[in-house]
Amino acid sequence: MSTEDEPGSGVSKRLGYLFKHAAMLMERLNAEALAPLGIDGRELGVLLALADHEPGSQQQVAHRLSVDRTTMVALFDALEDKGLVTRQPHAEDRRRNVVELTSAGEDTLRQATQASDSAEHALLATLDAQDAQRLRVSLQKIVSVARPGSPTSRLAN
Amino acid sequence: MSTEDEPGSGVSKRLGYLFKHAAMLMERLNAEALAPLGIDGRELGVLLALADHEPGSQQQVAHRLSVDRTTMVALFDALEDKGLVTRQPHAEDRRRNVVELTSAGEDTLRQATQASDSAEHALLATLDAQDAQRLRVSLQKIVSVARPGSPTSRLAN
DNA sequence: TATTGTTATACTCTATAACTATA
DNA sequence: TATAGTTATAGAGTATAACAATA
Repeated sequence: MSTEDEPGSGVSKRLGYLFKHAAMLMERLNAEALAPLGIDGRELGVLLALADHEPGSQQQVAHRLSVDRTTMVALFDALEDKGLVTRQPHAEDRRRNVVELTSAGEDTLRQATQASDSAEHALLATLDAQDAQRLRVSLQKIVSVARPGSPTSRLAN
Repeated sequence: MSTEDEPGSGVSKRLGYLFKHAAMLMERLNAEALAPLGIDGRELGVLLALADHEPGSQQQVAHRLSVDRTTMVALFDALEDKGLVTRQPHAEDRRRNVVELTSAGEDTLRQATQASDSAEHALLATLDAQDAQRLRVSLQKIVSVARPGSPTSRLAN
């Protein structure tokens, strides 16, 4: 019942195929690792984006994640319902919401980061430490090149 | 207007983020490279899956690509409309369709493979040849580990 | 008039269930 | 009874347009 091995020039050697499937596998491992904490990989991304910067508006966070602002709303709704973030009107510009991690959010973030680290380690289990590090560096080069100024627009995190 | 650089432990260092964005970038480059040929990266994957094996049923191809058989139908519909593949009832089991590349399909496949090779080269432009090769090998290890027997199920190619 | 957050809507992609024709 | 292909339908996920409040 297993997928047959592909010969020399098969689909499974295409970068599109490889990146997509690697992303799928990582998503699944993250989901499993984070499920006990009540969040998914996408929400961990939001928590990280909040923790890495000074408190900002929803749009700032959305931009960091290359997520549409309308998509951000539901994401924050869920995190707010879980008590992991707070939304407060900005003092000087009351159109904006200042989004911050709650202490519960910070706590969840710590645990979630550890859980996700384990998931990443599991995904790279077949690589030695050096190759794993090389993979990370190469991926960062590939992804960061396209970022400056370019509206990656769809999907994200 | 560019996305700010993330500090040390940011979202942009997470494998989930990196794989997803790398897949998105590859998809976009493939789409641009293949557009003149009238197909997309997904359809190139189908053509490759057909070329790599003896003529088989739709389900066999679907399985190779980890695509649902109901999803496969529309995919083949499109390729058949473009004259790139043919569907013929199997001689011995008339429930099955034998799917094959037409000569136009083979021709398109050749051109599309070249175009996609260029797109892949562009994506890896920031890496030297050795790192590019290491990346490919590592990705294949990661993805192939999960394949045998495991129903990767959703998404695919 | 422009912008932030929000809502409503539509569109894409995929999976689930049900139907047909074969076996 | 089971299977290959098909169709219809529903469910995520996302983007587009429109609206309210504020600047």
